[in-house]
Amino acid sequence: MPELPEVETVRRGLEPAMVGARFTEVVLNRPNLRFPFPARFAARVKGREVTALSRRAKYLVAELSSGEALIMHLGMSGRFDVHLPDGRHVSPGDFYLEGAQGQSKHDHVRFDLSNGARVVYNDARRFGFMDLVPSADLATCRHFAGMGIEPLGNELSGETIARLFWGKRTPLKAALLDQRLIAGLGNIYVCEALHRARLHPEAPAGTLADVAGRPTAKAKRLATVIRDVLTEAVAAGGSTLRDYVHTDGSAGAFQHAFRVYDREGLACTAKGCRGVVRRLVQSGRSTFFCETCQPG
DNA sequence: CAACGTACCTGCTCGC
DNA sequence: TGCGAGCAGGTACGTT
Repeated sequence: MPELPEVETVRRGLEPAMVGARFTEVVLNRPNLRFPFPARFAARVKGREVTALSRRAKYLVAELSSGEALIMHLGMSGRFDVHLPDGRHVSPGDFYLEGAQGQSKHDHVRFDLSNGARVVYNDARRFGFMDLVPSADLATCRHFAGMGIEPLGNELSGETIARLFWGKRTPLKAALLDQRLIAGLGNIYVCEALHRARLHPEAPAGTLADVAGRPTAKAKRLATVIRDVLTEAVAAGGSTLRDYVHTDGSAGAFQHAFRVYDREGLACTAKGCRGVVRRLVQSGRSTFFCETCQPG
């Protein structure tokens, strides 16, 4: 699930364990995740220091002292378990527990660090992947070339949304999920943002711009609520789904703030709205929305 | 080119 | 209790 807030939560959890430390051991338990690991993966990582850990959209980027960057994507079910030298164990942003915290069946990569921390990548569905690219080529590498704007960055505005969506007849839901336009939103936060902006998920994306490509009030509203919902979710430590059991108080809590996602049949929570949350399927994925307060 | 659908995986939940 | 169908946060690639 990990969408931007969850990935940012993971980044913040990994940062103290990784940045400034050197990899003393790197072990792959299989040759691939969704894609094969790059050639000599372990050898290229081992012995390097992590000089920075950043995030681009839903990707984590660890800058290595070798001049390469380790790119990591969590797919749908990826997580990192961090074992600290004092015996503590945390799974930052542990959004996919399914009652299996500590479950090691799908441990695919083990990173041991010079500070005594052990970081283990676990991914039941193996939709995640890792890659190594020269840091100098990050902007143009296949993962990031053509990627859209960062929704928590300065670029997001009504003007930008209008320019990106201008003339598009594709549904708003699909346009917001298109990582080439805005990068980092996923199914949950798109549903939540559309609800907050009172926009119908099937409305054509182009309705957020006038004939000249200037933003309508809807575009400005959408830009504002995208920033709001992501900021709130990051502050809450992201969302934790499935059978989350609170253990250390550090994992995500934003799922309690969902207004429409996974709430089919429940009353709309918008102030004064008497509508009911509906579910529809768009490009094969569930959309949750209130047809009463999201007219278009 | 844009806009779809499909594929990639495992595991959980639901209805029978 | 078992079993199949349907569903799940992701992206890449094929076909229209």
